[in-house]
Amino acid sequence: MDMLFTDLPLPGVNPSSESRLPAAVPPRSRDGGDGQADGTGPGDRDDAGAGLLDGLNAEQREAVLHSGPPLLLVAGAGSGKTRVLTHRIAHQLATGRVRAPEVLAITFTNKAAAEMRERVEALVGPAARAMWVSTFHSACVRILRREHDVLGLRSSFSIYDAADSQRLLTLVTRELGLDAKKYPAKVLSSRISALKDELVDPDGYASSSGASAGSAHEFDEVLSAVYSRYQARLRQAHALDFDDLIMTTVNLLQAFPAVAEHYRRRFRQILVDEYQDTNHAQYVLVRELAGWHRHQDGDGGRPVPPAELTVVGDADQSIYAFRGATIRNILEFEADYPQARTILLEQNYRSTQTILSAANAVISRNPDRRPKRLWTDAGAGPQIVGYVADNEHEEARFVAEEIDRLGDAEGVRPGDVAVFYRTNAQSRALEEVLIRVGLPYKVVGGTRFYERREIKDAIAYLRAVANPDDDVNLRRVLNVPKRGLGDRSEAMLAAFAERERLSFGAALDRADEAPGLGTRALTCLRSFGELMAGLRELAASGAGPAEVLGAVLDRTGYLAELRDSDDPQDGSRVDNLAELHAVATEFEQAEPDGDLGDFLERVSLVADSDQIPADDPAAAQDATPDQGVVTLMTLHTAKGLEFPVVFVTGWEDGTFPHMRSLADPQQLAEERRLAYVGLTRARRRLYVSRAAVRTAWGVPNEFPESRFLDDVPPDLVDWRRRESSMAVLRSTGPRPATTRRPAAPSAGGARFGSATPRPAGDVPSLAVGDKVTHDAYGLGTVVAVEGGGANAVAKIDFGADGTKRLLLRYSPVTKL
DNA sequence: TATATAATTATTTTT
DNA sequence: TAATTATATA
Repeated sequence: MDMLFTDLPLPGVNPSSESRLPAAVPPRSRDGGDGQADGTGPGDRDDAGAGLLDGLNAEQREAVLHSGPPLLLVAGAGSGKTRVLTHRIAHQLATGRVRAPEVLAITFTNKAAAEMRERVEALVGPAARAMWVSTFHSACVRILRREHDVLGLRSSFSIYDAADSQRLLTLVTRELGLDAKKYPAKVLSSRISALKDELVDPDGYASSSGASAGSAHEFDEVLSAVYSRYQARLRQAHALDFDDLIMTTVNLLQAFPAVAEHYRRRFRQILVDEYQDTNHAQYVLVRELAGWHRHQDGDGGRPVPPAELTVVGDADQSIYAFRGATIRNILEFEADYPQARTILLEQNYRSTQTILSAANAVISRNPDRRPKRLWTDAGAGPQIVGYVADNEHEEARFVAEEIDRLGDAEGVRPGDVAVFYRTNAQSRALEEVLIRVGLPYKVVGGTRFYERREIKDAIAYLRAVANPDDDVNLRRVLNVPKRGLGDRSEAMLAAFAERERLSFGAALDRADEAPGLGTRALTCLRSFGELMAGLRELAASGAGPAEVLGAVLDRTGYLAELRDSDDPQDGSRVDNLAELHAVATEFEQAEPDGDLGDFLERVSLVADSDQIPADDPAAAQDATPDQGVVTLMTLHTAKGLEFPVVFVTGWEDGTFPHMRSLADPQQLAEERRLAYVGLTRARRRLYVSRAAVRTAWGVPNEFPESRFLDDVPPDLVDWRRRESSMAVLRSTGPRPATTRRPAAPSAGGARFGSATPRPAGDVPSLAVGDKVTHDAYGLGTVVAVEGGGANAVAKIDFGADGTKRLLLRYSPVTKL
């Protein structure tokens, strides 16, 4: 988690892309390239972009050359989609059909955006920096910050993540006197999110839900009231939640024709990646920006001709329907845009035929699917390897041993390997084994950096500094660290704010007028108010984000409290805050003009996938080649990536497909697409494994084989182990079902292959607070000890490497 | 108001 | 199991 921003698109110098330039630029650019350097040259020679077609197949070429009506690119996994997109942009720039500032390319992740920008830049030079390449959300933030005054928003508006908005919803339900059990913030939040995805505002919902009747009626009524109030509170706090970013931008474009026209004039070439994952709001946003329907309707006035629109997607890789994405957008693209052209990319350049055949077999079982078959001329390649383990620890051991073996036998580097699973909780067993075996790894996602308490606290301070009306964040830090302002004081001030129609922050400044507050509380409130005012002054004086953050941590006493604490966890909190500070410093250097608001914007929009370790090709040529690390992530995060060696684990009915999807055919179809996504990530070697018994919530459960695995043609799979010990026992002789007996630890120990257990007497006896060293992690502090003797497990905090639970018998841990 | 202890509840997937 | 949250008590 060291370099959070290295993959983000930073305008300005980008040394790594420069260094790759010579190799990546095709020979043609010697004469044609200079003309486009500023992106304004006419460059209308027919051959200007000819080199950009080299090495493309017929369909890819067609897609690059297409011009005019909207283009739907149905791009199967590994079909060179990014290549086509980047070459298409480059070709249009090279032939002068469009200038760089007129390009808007929308991707799903910051990482994908950075990659696209870099690749276009490698093709056409620095002019590419003038393009807008970003995610839906950051594009919207950019527009909203530019147009904030038309909306009555302050430019430093806050962006609320899911946790923030649930916090606000809790406040709202409390204010409305609702039963929090009956109306959990989580449920309300997801319902409201779904409404916003459909562009239904509170008034719209009030009028439509009023008509409904029956048992759901009461809930709808409540939801409607909550939604209205929630939205009012957001507005008052100058805050937008994630879904608002899209919805508000759509509203902006629809309500202010002049603004819409400005962006329509600006963006002449719009490209949307991962179109199958767009929801209705995003669909409308694209339509508004491109201006196609306006054009057809005959808007009157002087209509801006519609922009060129290119959307790329693969219905088989739609895995975000649960979040409001509708395949409809891609399936009916042609209906929505009758002039549209569709091009299919079916040739795969990533995987072996064996891998593709397996993936095709699994996905072809989905109903209502447009037939599509990936093929390759890369040859069959090695068989898929299958493994049935007795439990998740055994499964993990198999994975680790196999990675180790591949390294010895074929020189596979850890960085070439990825392990996928359905849910984040599954990473645990894998991590334990990887630590023990000493393989370097990185878990992408899970408990995220920006969701850690100390980070959220620090950011909450910054947000409250940047936006004095941000109630949620101000109230979050009101008594953090403890300064004698409890629930009562908060409630009193909140009531006062409510009565005076003030934000909480404004009420704080007038705390003296608030009734019901004791002198003690009043003193504390005053000094808190002064603290915030001082911080705001600092920010206004032109101090950068890092300096403001430093002041926050200092002046609030937050850091001091953590340092004085005897809870060893607080030590790593200090480290995390130091890292946040480093991130802010890095930001200041990369963007000297960026203010606190810019920093917060950046920080609010980072995603898991932005933290995938970059495989640096430059490092591979060094004398000491970088071995990279094994990447662990969920199947969802894996989308869009590829690895030479892929392990897809947990093929059990109940794990994958997930328990909650088994009953619903639609959800099951989505799980199947997820399987398809997972399988098609592999370039050369693919492993599938399952555990007969998996422990969830501390309860071991037996799971049957995944139905998806059943669809893979048997001849493609080399089963290293076909049945669990349990199944063998059962088939040899019927006996009283002693199911769910977790494997005895002693038996498990013997099977843990390469790692040699220490004799019982050698297990170090540790106590909380002891300092230890670990062969792989270095220095650590014991946080907790469970069990004793041979089975003692210690929880050890290794600072930057995180806190690990280690079975001492197997861990290279030495007491200091 | 702050802390310790008990109780509960959660594991899909995320921009 | 473990992590968060409610409740009682100082």
